[in-house]
Formats: sequence, C-alpha cells, structure tokens
Amino acid sequence: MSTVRGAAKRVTAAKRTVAEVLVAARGHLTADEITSAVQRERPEVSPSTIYRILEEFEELELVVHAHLGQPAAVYHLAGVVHGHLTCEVCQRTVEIPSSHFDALSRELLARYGFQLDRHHLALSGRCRDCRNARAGVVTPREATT
Amino acid sequence: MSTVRGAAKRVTAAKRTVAEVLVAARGHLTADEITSAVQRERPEVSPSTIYRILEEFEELELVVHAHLGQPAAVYHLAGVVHGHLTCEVCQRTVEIPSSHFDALSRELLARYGFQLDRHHLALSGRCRDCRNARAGVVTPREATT
DNA sequence: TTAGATGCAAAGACTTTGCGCACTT
DNA sequence: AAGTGCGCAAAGTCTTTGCATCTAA
Repeated sequence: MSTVRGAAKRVTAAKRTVAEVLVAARGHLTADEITSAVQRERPEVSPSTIYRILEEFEELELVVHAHLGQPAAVYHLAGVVHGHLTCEVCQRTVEIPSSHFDALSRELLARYGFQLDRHHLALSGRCRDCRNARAGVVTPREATT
Repeated sequence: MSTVRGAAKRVTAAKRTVAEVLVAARGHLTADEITSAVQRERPEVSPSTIYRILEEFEELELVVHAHLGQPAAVYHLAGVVHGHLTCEVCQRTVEIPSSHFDALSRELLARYGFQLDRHHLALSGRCRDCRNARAGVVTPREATT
C-alpha cells in the first residue's frame, strides 16, 4: 500500500538474484550474460523476465545500460559516473574517469546547448594492442579480460 | 581484369542508385531508409542487396557507418571527419566539427594508448529543446529535421 | 484476496546468409 | 562465355509483447 507513484513493486526471487549477479559482476554484462548467471541459480527464470527486471531497475535508477558499439546493450549498477572506451577491433571495453569529459562537456553545452551523458554511449577507437598489431587481421577477443 | 586485390567489382544499376541516394541525402540514413529511397526508383532491389552494397562501399572507403544509440546503424558518404551528438529523448542527431575532440583525443592517446574514432559512435545526451522540456514525457521525433 | 510478476511462446526490428538465375565485363 | 551480383526466402541475434498462471503482500 505504501507504493510510490502508483507502482506497487514486489520483491521476488528473480529480482534478488539479478541484483546479486550485478553486484557480484562489478562490470558490464549483456542481458544474455545476466540471464545465464541468474539461471545458474534459478533455471526457470526466462530472458523476458530479465529484461523486465532490468527495465524496472533502470526506472528505479539502480542500474544503467550502455551501448558499446556491439548489438547487445550492457548493464551495470548505477554508481560513479564513468565513460567507456571500446576497441573496434578486439571489442574490449575499458572504463575511464568521468573527468576526461569535463572540458568537452562544457564546450558542447555552451556551443550547442547539448547536455552530455557520459555513460550511455562508448567512445569508439583502437586500443593500444590493436594499434600495434598489423592493420589487417587481428583475432578478436583473444583475451577475455 | 584490371581489378584491385583480386576483387572484381562490377558496376550495376543497384550500386549506382545507392550511390545517388547517398549523395542526394547528404546526411545519415539507415539501411532501411536507403532501401526505401532506392526502391522508389528500382522496386526490385532487395534489402539484402542494399546491405551487401553498403558493405562493399565501406570496404572501398566510400561510405562509413555509425551507431547513434538506436538499433539501426546509419550510413553516409565518407568525407570530412565529424562527430555526432544524439539526443536520448528526441533521437535527433547533429554533426559537430571534429575539432571538438582534439583535446580529448590527445588525452586518451597519451593516457590509454587509445586511438579515438570520431565517426563511429555518437555522443549521447539531451539537446537544448529536450533539456528545456519538462523532465517527464516528451514526444520523440516531434520534428523530423 | 488481488494486483503485480513470471514463464512460455510468438512477434518484431535489424542484419546476414544460401541458392540459383541474371547481368556485367 | 565466365563469374560476379542480385532477388528471394530463410535464418540469426537481440528485445518486446501477449496471455494464462502464480505469488508476494
């Protein structure tokens, strides 16, 4: 009865498990990865439920998602704001401090009235390893971390 | 016979039409929009052909694509390098001069060895109109241009 | 008890791939 | 003539939605 904005949210096993997974991972997970992790504990939980839970968590501002240049979005706990650098070649992503965007952010606001969201989209480019590697063929995902 | 790198590329009606559409549009088009535009002249051309042609044009470095935070990628002629600002609310995208990224680019290269690609992914945020509009509900795409 | 939450299956949006015929060279 | 390019259809990936059932409160 003590619901906010008419939305009576319930605490369920699936939600608790999703939260646990996100806390344990401490990184970026796709919905599919979250689903797999949750299903290790609760095999019945379906992907659609995961999407619905993630959506709810985002409304509650517990979670944010980002698009890193790959088809699947990634989710992580809302916390310290940070940016993402994603390598176009090996697809690895690193987080960088939000402060790198300070100057650019001010510039865009002043010049275009545009309020930068440092989280939502990654910066694309080539990481050190892939720059060094010869132009052509580089094995994507040769390292997982 | 005078082919480069063993790739015997042929000039076809579909390719010519795609090129015309891209030149005429002078902006960002999704594969779907390109398909529609091409089909206005040549209704037989299928979406798969459009994707294949765009892929070829990208290999030839005539075209580049970018991900603007929406599911469908957008394509445009390779030309002057520029960045993209995409509004999370109304989805409109504006191009900005590459020079805005100069300082950030140097910083990322020095600090992380990361070579920024200014084209490939957009910066996300809120445009002036959507910042001014009250937080909650804003009609997306209320203006097309 | 009762409205929100879930599982399952189907639909949807975007893109890729396979196959045989047509067209460019 | 030879082989690339195309149309069509099917498959694939990621995500959303509909509906009957279950369950937290």
